[in-house]
Amino acid sequence: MSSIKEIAKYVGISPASVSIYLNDKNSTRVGAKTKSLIDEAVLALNYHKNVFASSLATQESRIIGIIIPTMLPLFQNDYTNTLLSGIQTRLSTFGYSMLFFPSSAKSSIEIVKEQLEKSAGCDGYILFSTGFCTMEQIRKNITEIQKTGRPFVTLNIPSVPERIHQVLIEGLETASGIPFLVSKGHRNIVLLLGRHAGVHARFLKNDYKAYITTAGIEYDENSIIYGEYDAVRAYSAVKEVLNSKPETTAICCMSDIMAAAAIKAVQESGHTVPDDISVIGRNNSLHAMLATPSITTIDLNMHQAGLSAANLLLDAVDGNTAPQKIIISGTLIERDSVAAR
Amino acid sequence: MSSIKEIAKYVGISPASVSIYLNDKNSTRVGAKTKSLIDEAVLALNYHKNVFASSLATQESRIIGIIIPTMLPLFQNDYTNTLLSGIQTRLSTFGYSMLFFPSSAKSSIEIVKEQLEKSAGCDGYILFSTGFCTMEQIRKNITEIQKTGRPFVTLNIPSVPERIHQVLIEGLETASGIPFLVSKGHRNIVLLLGRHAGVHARFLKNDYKAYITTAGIEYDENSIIYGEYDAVRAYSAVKEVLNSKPETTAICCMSDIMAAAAIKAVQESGHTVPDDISVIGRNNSLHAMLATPSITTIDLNMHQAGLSAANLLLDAVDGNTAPQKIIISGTLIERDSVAAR
DNA sequence: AAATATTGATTAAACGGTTAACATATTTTT
DNA sequence: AAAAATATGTTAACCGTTTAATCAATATTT
Repeated sequence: MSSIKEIAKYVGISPASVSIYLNDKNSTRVGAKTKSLIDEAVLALNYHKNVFASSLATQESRIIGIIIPTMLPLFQNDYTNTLLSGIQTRLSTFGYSMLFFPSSAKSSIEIVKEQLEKSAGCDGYILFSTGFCTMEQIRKNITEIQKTGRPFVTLNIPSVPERIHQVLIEGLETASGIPFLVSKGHRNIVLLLGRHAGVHARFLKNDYKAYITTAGIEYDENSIIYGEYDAVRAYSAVKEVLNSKPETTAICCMSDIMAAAAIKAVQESGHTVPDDISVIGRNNSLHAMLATPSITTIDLNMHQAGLSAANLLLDAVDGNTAPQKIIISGTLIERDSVAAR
Repeated sequence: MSSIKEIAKYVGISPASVSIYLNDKNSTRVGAKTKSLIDEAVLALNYHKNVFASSLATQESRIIGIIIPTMLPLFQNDYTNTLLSGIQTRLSTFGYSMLFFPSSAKSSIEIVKEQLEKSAGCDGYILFSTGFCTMEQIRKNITEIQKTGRPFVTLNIPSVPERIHQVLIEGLETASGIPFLVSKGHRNIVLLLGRHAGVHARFLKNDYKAYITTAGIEYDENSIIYGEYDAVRAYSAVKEVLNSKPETTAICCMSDIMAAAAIKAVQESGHTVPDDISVIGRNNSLHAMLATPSITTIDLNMHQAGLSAANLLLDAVDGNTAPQKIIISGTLIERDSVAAR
């Protein structure tokens, strides 16, 4: 791999001139003849700029670090992928690269620390939440990332106290399928959550309770079941609850995948969706569209959230320091998996 | 952000000692007392190593560049995500980061060029194929990447002539659902392809033709339809073919998403799957498992392919230069969407 | 013809971290 | 007690690129 020095030697000029030309092809500080000689040399010597050296010199890398404090494999989760897709779309149009870090750690804070260890030099960060963390862990993560002194945006981390750039997906803390099902006349509604622990789970449980009780329905702890955002586990959880609570008329699922699994479970228990049991999903993923019957779901607008996060960060990188909080709200997509009672 | 120099000044020693200790906590070249002083300073000054400076000095970045020559948004495609997940899993356990580059270009070669422009300094690359490219474009891409002089692995790029590291997903060039359907007694089989153009499409069409004719079935060009790997388009393509070729008894789909869409189309045309029409998918994604009926599909083992690609590259980065070709083969997953005739 | 601009280059010092080579003090060995 | 080994540091060059500060030659203005 050739360097600027070699180009300079090849052409017979100083490295400075090469750098100047390469960074601004219209520069008046390099003569026309020299310019074409440099072009020639670049081709002849296969020159590619070393971004790291360049970043070091300019103190700007045009690289954004993506911090996802999870030990699960990446790119396997519908939510995360949609978010990432939005982020990438926006970053890409502004010429920014995305860097994903490795981590061998087992706890959320450790992961963030490890990832930041390898990251100083990025122009900014996007910090993902993961359903696993406790509020305290999240707060520690944020302090950790603040220490870098670089701009960052938290994505989908509820009730961050500090005044920082953040994008919130309103629907994530909200079991908004519940009031919809209530409005359709349902009174025996099972809530199919993802994780047991973590901030999101707590929010959702509270939310469910509030909705249920204001509707004058008795709250039953056993109406909350868990599917770990996994099709197989959701399937068996639903099968179980169908036995233990046969009065159930609706299932409110925290992901479309779990909703699709729920439908399978309902059907294979000899009932039909939506006539016997209604099912509502979340995320408006392809799964919701393709299921039979197609699934009524809540579009969290995660792609938009990703775009907004990238926008916010890019602003912050440009020096706009006033902390902003962007709230993305969900929209109900009515399809065929919910019937009125 | 503090530097090694500041740490050194804080402790009252030379930057070299700090660097030596930070890179090897057990180094005998730094005294125990000094070690703890450095630790203290690191915390006090919020030191984070600048990877770029470090990469520059060591000529090793522990960053792998991921080159995906597509203008579509990333992280939206089942295949690509599974592959990426495999790659990330392996790279992460060996402490490597993944870098995704932006691109504004419109052609595959331009994209690769642009991305490499921003990438020199990576320890290696993984070059994805995308169904869009022609063989010539692919070859140009490879020359382009070879010019960097860094190790690289091509992923899922069929018949690469050069002797380079490569991982091939056998099933991708093969319409292996066809012989299976034939063996089940089907003779009027529609092939639902993704893209019209590109290498893969050509391979698949040939493959289909070969299977069909050796089975003694007359080849009909109209039996090949296109769904662009998109649920909506696949749905309408299937609806159409059900009209134009009512004798159809089976549909061989090149993705599970298209298979799920096909099932919808079949059902909404008043037929049942698999009794009237059999459907086979590809990729063994969640869609195949969750559809009703669940979809018989071909698992391409893409995750394994990702792992292998990462392995290969890591070997190459370590100086193992003998080019290897790894072939990942598919496995049939029988479920409920195919019936015998 | 002197003063002023313009053009096309160069020099040298960063950026932050690494590392081979060298230096000094302290222990251990003989 | 001298020689050898060990422990603990330091110096200084280098990685590849950028950029403020200069400089020299040529062109333009007055």
